[in-house]
Amino acid sequence: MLTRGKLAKHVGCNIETIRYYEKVGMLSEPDRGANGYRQYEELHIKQLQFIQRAKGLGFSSGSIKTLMEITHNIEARTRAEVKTLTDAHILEISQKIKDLQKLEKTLISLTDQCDGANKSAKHCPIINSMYEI
Amino acid sequence: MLTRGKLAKHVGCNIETIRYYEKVGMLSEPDRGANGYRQYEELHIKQLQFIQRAKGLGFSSGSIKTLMEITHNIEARTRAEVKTLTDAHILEISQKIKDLQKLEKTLISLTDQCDGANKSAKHCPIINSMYEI
DNA sequence: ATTTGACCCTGTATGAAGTACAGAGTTTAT
DNA sequence: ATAAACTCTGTACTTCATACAGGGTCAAAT
Repeated sequence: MLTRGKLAKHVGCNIETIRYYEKVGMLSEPDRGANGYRQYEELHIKQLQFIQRAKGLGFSSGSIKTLMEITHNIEARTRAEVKTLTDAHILEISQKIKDLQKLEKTLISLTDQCDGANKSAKHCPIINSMYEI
Repeated sequence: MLTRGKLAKHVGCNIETIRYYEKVGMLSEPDRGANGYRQYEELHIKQLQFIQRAKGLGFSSGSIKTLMEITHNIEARTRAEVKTLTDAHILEISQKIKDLQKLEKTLISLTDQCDGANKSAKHCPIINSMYEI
């Protein structure tokens, strides 16, 4: 049983963020003690860690909510639903990977052209490439 | 000479976004006509396209402002500065790619093990593996 | 046992990065 | 001439958090 502050410290997020995630339905509501304090369990730690990971990967709150449903609320879902949702997300993820790889390739080729020497940036290929349509 | 609406249409952004970019100093202030209307020129088209392209490459607004400043005050900056900024971004992107690939792999293993039959997912054996993402 | 400090509760305000809208003036088209 | 379409400004709303204010609670030191 963790309080909100303990949970925040444990996963390394802001204490208010937890309340926010609860408000928008990304984190399931914990039980409350007689004093009204939230009582967090293992489940909430895992949910929060998952959210943090997905956030870091640039997923929207909507997507995270769906992913949360797949991973956490799986009891309430049929296998067909799970498979459909997951397949859609795999597509989304593989597209993101492709986009990022393209981006990475572009940036690497740009820095390769740029020797980083201590000269004026007037003719820097990075800036020039961005000015080009 | 373009009005705000024409510029927005030309570069494919929201008309209000242009005013916003001007407000935060990302887009330089255009001249005004006798009626007070903004009069945009080639420069502003290029600046907007620069912003869009940099955003598309995943640069934050802060980084874009820096890059914009570099181009405005070009003699004071060096290629090394631009290269440093870009290199940091490449690192971030390659980490994102790695994270996404790991997530994709996990999700694929999830669907591979799921027969998609119209049964409850309650006892789906891979719930725990999802938490290891 | 009391007090002090750290913690929790709620609601509300703030920040970034836009987007939308209201009310007023201007240009364009029919 | 008049309506539609556009522009101007300021302000409000959105999302994803983060911060703060005013009040209640817990736990440890005195």
